[in-house]
Amino acid sequence: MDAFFAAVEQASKPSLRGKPVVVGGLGPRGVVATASYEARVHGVHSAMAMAHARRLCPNAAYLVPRFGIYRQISDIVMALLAEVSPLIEPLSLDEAFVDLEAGDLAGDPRAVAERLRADIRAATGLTASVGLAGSKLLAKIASEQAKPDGLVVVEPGTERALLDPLPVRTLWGVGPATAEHLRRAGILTVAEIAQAGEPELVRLLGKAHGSSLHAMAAGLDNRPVVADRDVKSISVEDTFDTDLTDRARVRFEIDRLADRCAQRLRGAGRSGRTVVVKIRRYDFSTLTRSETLRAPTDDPAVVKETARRLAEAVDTTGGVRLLGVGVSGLADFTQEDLFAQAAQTLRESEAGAEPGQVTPAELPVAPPPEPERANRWLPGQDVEHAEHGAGWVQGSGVGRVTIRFEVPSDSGPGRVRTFAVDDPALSRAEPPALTGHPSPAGG
DNA sequence: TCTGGGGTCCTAGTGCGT
DNA sequence: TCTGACGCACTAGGACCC
Repeated sequence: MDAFFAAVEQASKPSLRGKPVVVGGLGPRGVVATASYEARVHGVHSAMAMAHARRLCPNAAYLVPRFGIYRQISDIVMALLAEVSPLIEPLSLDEAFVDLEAGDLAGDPRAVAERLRADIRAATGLTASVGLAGSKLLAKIASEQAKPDGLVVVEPGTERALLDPLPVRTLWGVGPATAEHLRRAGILTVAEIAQAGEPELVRLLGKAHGSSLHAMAAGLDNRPVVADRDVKSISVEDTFDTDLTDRARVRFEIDRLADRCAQRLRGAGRSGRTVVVKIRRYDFSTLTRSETLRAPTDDPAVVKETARRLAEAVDTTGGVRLLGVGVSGLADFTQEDLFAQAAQTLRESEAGAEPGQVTPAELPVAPPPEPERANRWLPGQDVEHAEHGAGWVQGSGVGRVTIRFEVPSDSGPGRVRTFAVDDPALSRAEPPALTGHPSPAGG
């Protein structure tokens, strides 16, 4: 899908069609998740700091992501892909590999792809781009070249001609660090990777990375399309608007994250053996600490206690900007966690408490003062007004919130009204359906 | 400019049992 | 009983992806 989050916002909000739209975290440490093509013209791109994006493109609409509706639309698109082939490998909400050979569709693959693009547009109002090739590597590169709203086919025999002149960063697995390694060795293009030879790449990058990169540069990629990839870990993390320096607050946040993580584990019907705590300090240095339990668990108390213990062993005196809690080593079942319980009993007796008695470490930590919530209403959020109907939050501040009343089916921008933030007639709402609406900006 | 959130994979070091 | 080799599990960090 082309500029997916931003395209959904433009399709949902007629007043934003053809205008620069940036979706991402709106806090002081937010980054851009997706920028519309109108915003990209100004140099705004994914993963850029929001503050930087605002300087480059001050007139764009800055919105929080609405994952609920993105997921709904993603489900519609994935269902259309499933009509083409039973073998689909989703990469994210807006991207998937489809193995056409696994399907029984008659006809030219190019025609299949064009029909699929038309079906996606009819069903969602959004544009999709397709890369058609004999391997995942080439299909991915072709789909990038096809954006926005296009189709690129890599004909057999033309693979090297396509790959050779491309910069090394085009290849899957080459990020800033690997690109810098290669640059120091005088390797800038895919052709130069192929020419360097496998032994040289293994020497530069290690065995696994060097070998796979050399094969890819030669156009050799026989990775299969794999449906239903198994999840290997579940984690949650939060970056704080200002660094945490108070240990009690750190503990409180670790508890909160451990709870969220355990809820997600349970929601997925999984349990795991290894609890991981991630701590990013004031200077952006990142530490992880992990502990492997004797049996898988999805018990919030066990995850919380382990995470707390791991976090407390780390020096956080300089300040903490991010905390995370994760569980890996996942199993499909939950065992009675007898070992953890036994360990808990032992700790209690060592602390001089009767088993079952609450220890100091278990005492509920008083929540620290809530950081001031700048907005009860977040830009982009869906709302319903008792009198004016459905709309979305355009902005808020100094006790006021500005709503634009429009729905996806409107042909032009809706009217704008401002209310008190606590106006009882105003409430949050579900996103209105998008289905079949003509797309705005071509992605 | 100053760097999110949720993941995967790889590598290297270490401890432990055989 | 000691020692080295080996394989495995675990831990931590880094790089990468969307």
